[in-house]
Amino acid sequence: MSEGAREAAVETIQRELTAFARRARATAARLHPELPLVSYTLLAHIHDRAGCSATDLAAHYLLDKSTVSRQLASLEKLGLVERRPDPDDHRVQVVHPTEEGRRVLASTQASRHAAYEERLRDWSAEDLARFAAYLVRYNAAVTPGPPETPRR
Amino acid sequence: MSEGAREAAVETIQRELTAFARRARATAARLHPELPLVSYTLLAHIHDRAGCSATDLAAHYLLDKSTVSRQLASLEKLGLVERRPDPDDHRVQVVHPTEEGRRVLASTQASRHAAYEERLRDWSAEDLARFAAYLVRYNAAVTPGPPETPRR
DNA sequence: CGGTTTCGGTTGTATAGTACAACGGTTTGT
DNA sequence: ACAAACCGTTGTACTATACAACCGAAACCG
Repeated sequence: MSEGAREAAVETIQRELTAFARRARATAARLHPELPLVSYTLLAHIHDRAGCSATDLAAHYLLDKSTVSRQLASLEKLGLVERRPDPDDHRVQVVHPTEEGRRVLASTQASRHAAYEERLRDWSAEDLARFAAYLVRYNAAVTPGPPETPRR
Repeated sequence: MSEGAREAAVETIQRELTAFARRARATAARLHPELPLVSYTLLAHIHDRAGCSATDLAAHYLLDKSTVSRQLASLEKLGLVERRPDPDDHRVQVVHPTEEGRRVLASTQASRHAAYEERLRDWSAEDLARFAAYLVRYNAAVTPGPPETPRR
């Protein structure tokens, strides 16, 4: 394979990933109008980590703490998360999903999953596995790294 | 390969693409603070297609035409694109980059390309080609379809 | 033709998401 | 005990976005 081909592949990856990112918001809005993409991702992260601080979220998604603060206020208002002061450190608000939050998250994830299944219907299991592996490998190179709350 | 493996691959694809989309804005802001992601993608598409209409852009990026209209007004104000009425159809504004627009786009693309090269440095040419092909295939299933300006 | 419909685009209005800066309360380190 | 670092909120401003109402041009149809 020529050097030019390598260049071309990088160009294509850049173009396609950018196009995807650009459309993600609109796609998410169609998939689940009731839970915007941002709220969805934050809620999903909170759920995955079974309780975390606002600062964790800000670091993970490269957001300002004020943004996270407002997003959490909004999620709380919707009754999807609870914030409770950490008994060990009164500065920290430990956030975790409510029952309703878990329910909404599950339903949203189901509709997203169905949409992905639909789009990937014609793919062979082998192609899916390879594509997934490539994405994991790609994101691993970009993601801030492992620390992510040194769990005191 | 089991059915469960297929499921797992779809889950992974969904999770990784979502994470990517969620960080794309911040990443783009770091890569080229001077040209926001949205402007960048619109300008790149205008350049690739060597002149296109606002409606083309709206369809390609799933944006409302009003959004595109304002984005183009902003790009025009920055002197990066020109809009000229199509002589064959007075409703259409044909948009294309100015000399300055091409220059800025080239510089932005260079910095983005360098960042991508860096991240993909360890990949073999074969893996890059396969990953690129998967992304193209994936996006093709989502994109509104081939017409994309049926060129009258 | 002539009227209606469709189409491309702009503008008014409203909302979400975001950043930055200033601040208040809490903990930590010296 | 005082200063520094830290967590989070709030004030402010801006960008991106959608939806709806509209204008003018073209296409369609009877």
